[in-house]
Amino acid sequence: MELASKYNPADVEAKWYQYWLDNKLFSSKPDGREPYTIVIPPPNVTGVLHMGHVLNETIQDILVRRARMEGKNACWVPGTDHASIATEAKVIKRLAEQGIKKSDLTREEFLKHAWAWTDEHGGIILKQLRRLGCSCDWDRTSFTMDDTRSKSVIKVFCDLYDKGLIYRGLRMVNWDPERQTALSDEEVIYHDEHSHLFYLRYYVDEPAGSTDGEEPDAQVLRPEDAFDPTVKHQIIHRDEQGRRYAVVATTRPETIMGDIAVCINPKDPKNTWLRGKRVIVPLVNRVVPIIEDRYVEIEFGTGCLKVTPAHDVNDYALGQKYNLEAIDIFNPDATISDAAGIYVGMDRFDCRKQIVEDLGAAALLEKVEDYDNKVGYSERTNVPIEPRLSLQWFIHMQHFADIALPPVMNDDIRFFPPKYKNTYSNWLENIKDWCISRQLWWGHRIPAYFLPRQEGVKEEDRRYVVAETREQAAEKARLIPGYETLADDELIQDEGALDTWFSSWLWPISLFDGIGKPGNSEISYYYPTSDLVTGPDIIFFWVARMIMAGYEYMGDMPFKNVYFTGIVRDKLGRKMSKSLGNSPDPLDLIDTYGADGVRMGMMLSAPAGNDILFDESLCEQGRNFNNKIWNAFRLVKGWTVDEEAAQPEASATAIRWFGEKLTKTAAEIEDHFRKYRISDALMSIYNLFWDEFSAWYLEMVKPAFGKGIDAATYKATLHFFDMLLRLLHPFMPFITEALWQAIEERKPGESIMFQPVKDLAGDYDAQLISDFDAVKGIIAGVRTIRLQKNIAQKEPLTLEAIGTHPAAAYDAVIAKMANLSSITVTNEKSPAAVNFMVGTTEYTVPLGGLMDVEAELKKLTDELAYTEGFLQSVMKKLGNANFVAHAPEAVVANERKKQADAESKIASLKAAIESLSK
RNA sequence: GGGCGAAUAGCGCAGUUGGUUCAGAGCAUCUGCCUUACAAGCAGAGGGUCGGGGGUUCGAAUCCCUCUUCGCCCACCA
Repeated sequence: MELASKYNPADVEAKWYQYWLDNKLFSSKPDGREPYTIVIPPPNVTGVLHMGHVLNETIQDILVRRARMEGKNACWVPGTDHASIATEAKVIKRLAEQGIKKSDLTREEFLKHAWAWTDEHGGIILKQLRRLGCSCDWDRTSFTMDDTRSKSVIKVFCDLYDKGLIYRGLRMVNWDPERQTALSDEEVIYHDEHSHLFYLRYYVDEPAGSTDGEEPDAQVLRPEDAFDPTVKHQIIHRDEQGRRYAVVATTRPETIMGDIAVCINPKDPKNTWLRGKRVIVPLVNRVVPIIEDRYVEIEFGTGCLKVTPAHDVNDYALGQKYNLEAIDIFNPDATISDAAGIYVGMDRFDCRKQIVEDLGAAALLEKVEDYDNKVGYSERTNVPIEPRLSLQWFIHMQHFADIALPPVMNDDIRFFPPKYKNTYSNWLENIKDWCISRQLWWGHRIPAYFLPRQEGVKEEDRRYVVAETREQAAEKARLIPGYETLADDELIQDEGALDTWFSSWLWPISLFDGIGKPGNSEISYYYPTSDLVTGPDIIFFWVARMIMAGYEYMGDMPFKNVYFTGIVRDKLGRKMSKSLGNSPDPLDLIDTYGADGVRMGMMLSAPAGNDILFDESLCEQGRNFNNKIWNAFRLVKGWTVDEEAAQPEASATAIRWFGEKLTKTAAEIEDHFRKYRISDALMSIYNLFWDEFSAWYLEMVKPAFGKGIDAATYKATLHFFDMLLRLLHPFMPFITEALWQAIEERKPGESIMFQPVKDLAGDYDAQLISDFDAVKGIIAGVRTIRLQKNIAQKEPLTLEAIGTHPAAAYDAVIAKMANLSSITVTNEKSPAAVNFMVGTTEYTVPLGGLMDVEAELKKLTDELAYTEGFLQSVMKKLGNANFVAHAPEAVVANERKKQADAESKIASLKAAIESLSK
């Protein structure tokens, strides 16, 4: 292979991904091995890769590749999601550009366009995943609206309906006026908003000058009390003509056309005089009753609440309780409806402006206050949602909460990080029914079929049957008295589609057709899946519901572990978004840094559950690491083997040491993986390769310039390289495959992907490793002296150990690395020598004329002062009788050792100072 | 309003049941090097009262209380 001094990822990545594909190395079939399964969180079918995907898919690929190398039958199933609202919106937008309105099309025509769009854009994101190196079993690629998945959805709907877990009802739902569909509670995002609280005048329907209901003691309204919610006496508003009125505070004056009552709290002293009265809705001039309910907060606004049952969840509840009419003043697109009587056809926000103006002009607006409140927005279209009374399909969720809560709380299913268990339980313990119907065409059409000929029946009372097909529905319908002769096509299918998540929650089952063919060999083998990797933002949308469906349909968990990733932010901590323009295109990054570099950049600072502040310099670091690996390989492959050469002692020692170090680090990495500490695992291997292997090991065994390397050392080095590549492979699949293939001739179809890593970890010689730390200390000591004294590495030095030299066994390595002509143990140290300590052993390097006595003395004196201080603190501890009495023996013994070490160090420092001072 | 989490070096983080070098690694910074694998590099160095205060203990980054500041999730005060 070519040996450019810089690694060029583009060459390598395309070549080896194709190799993996050609040899079907990602494919998985059930066999005798332990399965390891991940189902991809399906991205939107028409979406494109963003940084969040890069993080998420990289983690999954790392886990899958690691499992594969651990000998498991790894299966990563890819697929896409039809994303009904988002996709339908995009299709509508494109149609609009062509001058076509959705309302001009039939359902069939619209779906044709939608499928065309899907075929055109679908799968782009899956292609992009290949650039990233994802080892998905592409033959299994699925789509939430493909045949198998669609049938599963319909079958489950019918089954849940038959079980009584799905119902149809008229409820207050979240309405998206832009897309004109209902949404689930989870699809509403609340934003703080600066708005206004409008105080409106509702005249009492009575003659001017009336006084009934007024208490004798509190007849006079003091102006300063007019809007004080805390006063404990009546507040009576009267205009110049002596007419009394109530004041109602609202943030939504445009809904007064739907007002059907005004509510006060029976315990509110301010408003007792309003009891039993009727008031006139401003501008509308409808006379509505005053009702009383404890729900009203006495201290909010004036304590008077306008009741608009059609447009507020709480008002709806009040309406139900007091049997009030609901006047829906909005059209589905949130313009004012005919029912409002005034402002008909106007947009809701334009109407608000206009009505405030008109109220002011009519002297019906008392005052306006600034007010911060929360407004719900549609997650998909980002327009304010409108609470709206409508007929929808719901799932009874209590049943599902009951089966899904325990396995997470008792860790049958483990969450990483575990703090999300709280979030999970909190939601399940306050579960609300799930609105699953959407007024959309792109999605799974609800398999409910209405009977014809139901004139005079209210919409919510229409009779219907639920069945998987029209034919089956008709059969059911014909059993109903009066419909025995019904033809199939007389049934009218519900126009709505199902919430996208109603298909997603079946994903881990439906991918293996566990709904359609329960107990088939695939579902039996791959289910439950192993790990789920996803963001915490869809813990309710998806994770919780998959757990529910898993237990309902498989009687078992859908996955064993859930790894929650953080949110990818920019380095200023802002969420990445198109509108901010702070989100780099992952493909550009891959072009610049290589897929391996980007993967590593992503993983370098991504501990589970923590948001990651993405910075391109991390990819640069990743690329640099790739380059390091590349160049280490160039070095090793550049050596020529000298069959005659004997193995130098330094090399033999280095090989023994690095073998132990490798074993130890492999064990650490295994532990990190077991705890899903993936960035820690990466950091371990990073240090092992860069510091231990490249900076230490390779320097130790490197032959002298122009010389060959002995065969034994060369073989050992290649072996180490192979093992390192294996450990690196899950993180950086491309470069590791390329280099592994280049280490020696491989058989066709062979790949690093399947090389075992299990045996790498094991017992290791801790003593040897810690001995080597001392060796490194000695070498670093000499290097420091060279740097300080400006002595070139080429110039040999001598080293003296004072008294003892515990690392003597490694002299060959020390001499080579530090370029020493001799290492001796002496009691009489040379004059004019520079001193350093490694542990408790003192070393000196005689420098003769190069010696700067002044500087050396200062260094020694400083160190002596520090050591004496340290000794003092140790003695203080040991002098404490309580410490000696209570602390464990080992701890006390350690303090005594510190004492002895410090004392001996002080002695040798003093001696050194004395000899220098002569 | 309720709940959860966080605060450790310039930055983003690790620190497992309080006690071996526990005050850490990475990046950044500084110094010296184009040494024949790599300047996308090599060798070295500096840098933190572990958010403030109090407590428990022989001993606290670690446990308890409190305050401050941030973040996230949930919730029907219009």
